[in-house]
Amino acid sequence: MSDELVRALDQAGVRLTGPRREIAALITKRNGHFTAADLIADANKRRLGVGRATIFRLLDLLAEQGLVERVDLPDGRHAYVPCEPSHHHHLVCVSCGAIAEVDDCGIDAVTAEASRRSGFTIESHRLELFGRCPNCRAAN
Amino acid sequence: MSDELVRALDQAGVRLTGPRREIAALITKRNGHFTAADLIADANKRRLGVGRATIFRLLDLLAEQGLVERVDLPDGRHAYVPCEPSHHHHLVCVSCGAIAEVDDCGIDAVTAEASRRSGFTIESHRLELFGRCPNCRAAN
DNA sequence: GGGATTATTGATACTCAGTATCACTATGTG
DNA sequence: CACATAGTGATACTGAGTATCAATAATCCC
Repeated sequence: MSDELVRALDQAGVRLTGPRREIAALITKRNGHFTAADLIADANKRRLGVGRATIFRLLDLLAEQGLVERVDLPDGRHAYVPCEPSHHHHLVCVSCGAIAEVDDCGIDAVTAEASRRSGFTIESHRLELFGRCPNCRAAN
Repeated sequence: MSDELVRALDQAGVRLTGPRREIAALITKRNGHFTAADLIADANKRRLGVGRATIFRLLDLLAEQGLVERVDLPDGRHAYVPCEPSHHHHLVCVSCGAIAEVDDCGIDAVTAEASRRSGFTIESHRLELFGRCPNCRAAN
């Protein structure tokens, strides 16, 4: 179960090293978003001997493959979320950090309209939604 | 003409100091987005004696007032764009850095749909559009 | 205007995320 | 199984942003 990520790395034609497996396991163990610092702390806590640089390198690699995405939290910090590689957007729970993925529910109409009004050609967009997940809402 | 920003600061009940006026002038002189580093470089070039910290402080202040907004460029860097304080989104030209503001052209429908599908309550969102402005498009 | 109060400033030092370097190690291909 | 080379960890570095604090300047009140 853990290693969808490992499988994907394998397919990407990179070496399946020990550190990569360990970090991938840490990522799958977290659910929701996390920061690079979180992973580094996890790794230290378990005394895996992996270096900071390796963690950043793996995050880059996963981001290239679209397996992880960077989001910018409302407070300005960067976080990463594991996700499916198709184009989509994230809904982040501001209370517990849970993530939901939503695909384009009509945003193309919005970009088309913006393009019409401004005269810009739109090449890409980024949409991040922040709110509360059902659990946190229930817990008041 | 320069000082819409200064007027707004005045209204916000903060002191209208020399450094603030100077930095505000630098901001209005640039059009489109800029980074904190850009402003710092501008200030040094003109030998205004303003310190780095003051520039960051003013950017914070302007951001609180909604007169400037932070955007995250596709390459991961942070930039600021001067803007109207109403809620809206930015269209950034990836070629020359020009900015257009667009108000909510139907995005509420998108957030409502995302909310319905995911069960999340949506509190805020961030939409950034990247593309090419008419000038850059014309210039090939 | 003139002085007291207090917000603001600039220098400096610091933190923290992320990157570069480089000698060493481990993977997987032949 | 050996070897070429991708990957690694330690370390040092960069660059954005923040904390601190004594010195300064904007406003308020007269």
